Amino acid sequence: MTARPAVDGSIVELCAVLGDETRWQILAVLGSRAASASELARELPVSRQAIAKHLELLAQVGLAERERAGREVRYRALGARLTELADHLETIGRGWEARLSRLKDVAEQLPRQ
Amino acid sequence: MTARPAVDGSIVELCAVLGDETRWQILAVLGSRAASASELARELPVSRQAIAKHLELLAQVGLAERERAGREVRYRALGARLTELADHLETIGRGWEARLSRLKDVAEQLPRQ
DNA sequence: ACGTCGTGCAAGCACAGGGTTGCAGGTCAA
DNA sequence: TTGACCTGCAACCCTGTGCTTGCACGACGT
Repeated sequence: MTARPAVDGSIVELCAVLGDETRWQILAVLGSRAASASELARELPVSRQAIAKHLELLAQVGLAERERAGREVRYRALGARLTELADHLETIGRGWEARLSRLKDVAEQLPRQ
Repeated sequence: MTARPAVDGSIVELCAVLGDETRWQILAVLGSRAASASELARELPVSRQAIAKHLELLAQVGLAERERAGREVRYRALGARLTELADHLETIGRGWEARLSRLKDVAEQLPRQ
């Protein structure tokens, strides 16, 4: 709270989580079907433990959902947080562009003199 | 190219760049006005060189625009890449949700028996 | 009861990257 | 010309983290 939150911290956190290739590979699978860590470890070139950590992270930020199924733990991708993030980014991006076009308008008036 | 691009690599790259608090602080400023590295260094709690690296990164991925003004170099935030990214994320997120609701539909039919 | 399979915890390694300091070169105004 | 200011390059530190291996525990099927 000492630094004014220029941007909602969760946006930064979400982007950071999404800034990893391996996690996208995992999400790509979880987007089409639920899978466990062991399962994913068989089709991806990383160890099960590495994947388990990624899954925990994804679940923490709400990009994936954990679900016990007997002795195994399956995960599935959740789109809500992603579309939510998309909304925020779109708003911010449009804000920047709006300022830009306003600047252009001003610039076109100055050379009048 | 050895790994099939489950997701456009530039998305991962963009998210990674957006996954840093300091860069968002910089973008927050550049979104409202153009500024140089030295200028930003005065209002942010990091050195000019650190900021310069961030600015170079931001320009590389198209989130900021470099512009010489005499002896100084100003940067301004660009919204295009951000809204572009937002579109992709939204599409992906909706895809996941669509699969989810399809699963639910199926699940509601099974208990019929 | 047994072997198999999936999970969880822990220690540890190695690299990327965010940050710093220091110095040299250029540009502007007085 | 001189001094102030901005930029660029380079070396360096250090924390975070992505990944690994190893082991113990628990659940399942035969």
